[in-house]
Amino acid sequence: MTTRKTKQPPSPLEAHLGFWLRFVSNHVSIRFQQLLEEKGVTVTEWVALRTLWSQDETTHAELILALGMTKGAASKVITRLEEKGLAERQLAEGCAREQCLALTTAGKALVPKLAALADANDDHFFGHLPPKARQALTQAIQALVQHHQLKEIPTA
Amino acid sequence: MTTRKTKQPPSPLEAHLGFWLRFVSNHVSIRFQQLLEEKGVTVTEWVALRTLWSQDETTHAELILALGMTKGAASKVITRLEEKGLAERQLAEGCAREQCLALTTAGKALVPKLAALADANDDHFFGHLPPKARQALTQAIQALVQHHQLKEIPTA
DNA sequence: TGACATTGGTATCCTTGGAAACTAAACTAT
DNA sequence: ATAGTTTAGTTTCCAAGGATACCAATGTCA
Repeated sequence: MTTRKTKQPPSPLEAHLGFWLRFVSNHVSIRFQQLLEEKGVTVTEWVALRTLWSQDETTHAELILALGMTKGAASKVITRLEEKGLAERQLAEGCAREQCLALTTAGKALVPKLAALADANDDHFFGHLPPKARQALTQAIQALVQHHQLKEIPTA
Repeated sequence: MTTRKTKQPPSPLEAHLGFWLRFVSNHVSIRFQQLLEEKGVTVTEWVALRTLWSQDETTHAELILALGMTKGAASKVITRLEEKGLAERQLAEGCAREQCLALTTAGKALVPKLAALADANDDHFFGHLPPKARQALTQAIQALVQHHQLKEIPTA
C-alpha cells in the first residue's frame, strides 16, 4: 500500500439503499397526503387522530411519543385538531397540569374514513405483490426496526 | 347482506407497510442528516452536490429534476450552496437566461467526503444484513419503483 | 419588425416542524 | 409552609419547502 489516496469516484446517490427507501417512502406518503387532503387533514393529523382513537383519554405526553415530534410541535397539532373540531383538550381530573385529549364526535366519525384511505393507499402501492412477497417485505422492514431498536423517532 | 355498515375497527397505523417504510426511512434520513451536519450541509444539499459532480455544467432544470423540488425551492438550494462556496451559477454561453451550475473547488473536494458518509450511514443500517438479504431488499424496493414507474417525485 | 406567448429563474407569502425560552403547576426537602 | 426544582404545555423564533406572482429573455407569428 503506497501513498494511495484511492481517488475512487464518490458513490452515486442510487448506490444507497437509504436513497431508494426514502424515494419510495416519499411517494407513498405524498400520495397518502393527497388522499387525506380531501378530508382536510394532514398525515401528522391522521397519526394523531388514529392514536386518540385507540385510547381515548390519551395524555399529551403519549401523543408526543406516537407522533415522534417535539412537544412544541405536538402542541400545535392538537391546536389544529381542535380548530377543526376533531379533538379536544380536557384537563385530567385531579390534575390541573396534565391534559387528557379526546376525539370529538366528528373526530370519531372521521377516523374510520381516514383508515380506509390508508388501506387504499397501501393497497395501491403494495396490492400487486403476491402475499408472500408483501409479507417478506414487511418482515424485512420490521426486522430492521427490531435490529436497531428503532424507537418512535429520534426527533433530532 | 343486510344493512350492515360493518363497523370494523379502523385499521391501526402499524397495519400499513407504508407506515413502516416511512418509519425506517425517517430514521435513516435523520441519522444521515446528523452525519452531514458536521460538514455543514443538509441532505438536500448533498443530493444537489452529488448531482453536480456527475455532470458538471448541470442546468438548473436538470437539478430541479434530480432534487424533486419546485423550481423556487431549487433556486434557494443553489443560493445556499453559493453562499457556502460550494457551487456557482454561471450563465450558459450564448444564452442569457439558462444557467449552468458547477461545483467550486471546495465543492469538488467535499463531495467524496459526503459520499463516504452516505456509505457509512448505509452500512450502519444495512451492513449487518447478509449480502443476499440486503440485495433482496434493494431489489424489492426497486421493483416497486419500476412497477409504479415512480419518477423523481411528484412534487405534490 | 413588433405584439404576444412561452419559459427560466427569482422573490414573496404561507405552512410545518425543531429549538429554546418561558409559564405555571406540582413535588421535595427543609 | 415555603424555597427551589422538576415537569407539562405553550409561545416565539427560525429554517426549509410549496404555491404563486412576478421579471426578463426568448420564440413565434402576423
